[in-house]
Amino acid sequence: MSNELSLYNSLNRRKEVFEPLHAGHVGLYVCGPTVYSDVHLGNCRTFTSFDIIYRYLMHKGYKVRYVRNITDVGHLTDEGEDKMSKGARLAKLEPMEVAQRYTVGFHNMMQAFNNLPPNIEPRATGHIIEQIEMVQQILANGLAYEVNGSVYFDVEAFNKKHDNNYGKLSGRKIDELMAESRELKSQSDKKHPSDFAIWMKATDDHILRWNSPWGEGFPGWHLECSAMSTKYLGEEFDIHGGGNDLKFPHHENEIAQNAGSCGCGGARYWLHTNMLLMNGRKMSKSDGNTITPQQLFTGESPHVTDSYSPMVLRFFMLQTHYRSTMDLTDDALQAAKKGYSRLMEAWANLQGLEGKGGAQNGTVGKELETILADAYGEMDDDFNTPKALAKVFELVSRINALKGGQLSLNEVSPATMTAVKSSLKTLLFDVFGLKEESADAGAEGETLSKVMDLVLDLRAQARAEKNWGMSDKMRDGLKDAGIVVKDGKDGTEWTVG
RNA sequence: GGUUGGUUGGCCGAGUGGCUAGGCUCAGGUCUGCAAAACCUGCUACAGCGGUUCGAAUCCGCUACCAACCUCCA
Repeated sequence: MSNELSLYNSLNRRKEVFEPLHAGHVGLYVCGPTVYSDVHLGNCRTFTSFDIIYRYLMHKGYKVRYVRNITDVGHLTDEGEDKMSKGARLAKLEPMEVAQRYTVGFHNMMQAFNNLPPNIEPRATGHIIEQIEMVQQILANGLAYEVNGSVYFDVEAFNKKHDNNYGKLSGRKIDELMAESRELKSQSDKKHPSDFAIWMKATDDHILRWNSPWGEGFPGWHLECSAMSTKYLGEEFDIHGGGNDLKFPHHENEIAQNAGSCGCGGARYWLHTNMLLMNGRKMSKSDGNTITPQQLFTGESPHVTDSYSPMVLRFFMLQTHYRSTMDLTDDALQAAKKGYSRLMEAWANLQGLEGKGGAQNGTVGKELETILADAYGEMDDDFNTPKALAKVFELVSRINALKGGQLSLNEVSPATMTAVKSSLKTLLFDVFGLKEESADAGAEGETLSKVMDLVLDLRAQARAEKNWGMSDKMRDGLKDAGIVVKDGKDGTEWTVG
């Protein structure tokens, strides 16, 4: 397999070989959450997908600057009220208290999913000056106009100047948008329905407000990403990511703002993750078709019959490509739970294996090497985690067969076995970002472990005396306690769960 | 109505022209005191119709259905 990384660029709807702007470095911007309520599972999927992309880029040897913003101002509700303000009003809190509460919650959830923190996590409210400056630039370029203290981006003027580029990301035509666009009260000042606010005049009761050359107001809800990506990654940078639902209008407007302010390209590669569905429909905060991560962790929801840990969910996400929709069902989660545990057991089994072949590999050793190389190769093909994982499971069968004696360790050289351990470790834990979730960790686990040694020792005695009644009674009792006993060739093993 | 993408076996989910995806489930087998696990084998697939081709799940066309976006959303 080639070592070239190719990725699907939404801008051209094609896979392209990735070439960074500056050799060895990657600038990655991902649209982060709006922190006005608890993070939901769809966000988790998107940010986990980009976490794996981030991890893989680093694994490829790139020095990555990963920027993911926190939106704490600017998005309006249907009623025209700022979401942060509304959240604050309902909870009788300062907007910044609302933002803080849900930012902390968001971070905790990212940690639960074992997502690495970005290198920079800028807040929209911390970059008001940059946003005002961008508005000024766009005005100076004649691509925006001020009406009653608000500033609107002039899409028609932009299209004249920039080769009808508005809509190139989402395939939309401005004429069609005009025909279908619905008029909102707050947009009545616009010259064209496609125009969008880059600065909004604050009404008297609006809490979040800043001084600007156009009076008190707040930035438009697409501007933050343009301003902050430019500030931290430059006027042109490598990769911009986000959920599919942001493609239009958010990303389309971002592109227009970048081009409209500095005349430069912004991101060169646009990556979009697909939606998480439940019951075949988009999981969405606004229409209530949703299940919280917490509910999945505990199993307390009418939608599931069991609890699913963060790593089971991460494994579940790995089984679907980031560009495909993922339908959450209890059956699929059950399958993921079992698959994840099989994978982790094989990983544990591998630790006890030593290659016993000569320096020259036998067939099995060669297969192990090929399979792993293929797995990495799949990651080079637009981060194809499902295929990479499929390869890993081919490895799982080999590992278990080597352990069970169906395949011979004489066919594997010691060097190969060492390499396989190291390489699989990197793939599972550094790239996929999985981690072992042993229920028997810590001091309690140590106690349990000692107790189990004793219990299994007693049971081994009973078995040696062919006292099957006692032996089975112990096994059944342990099973009731949630401990599964497995009699193997080389003694008895046990697992929790 | 417009834009974008999708329709694969019992469930989930890869796959872009010929070669076993993979996970889970189910059936049979090996191993085991039995069981579990593990390993081996097997099962029902490519929405429909037409076309291109020596050959199509994979390319083209039409039809049907689904989803996302077009209004805040990852």
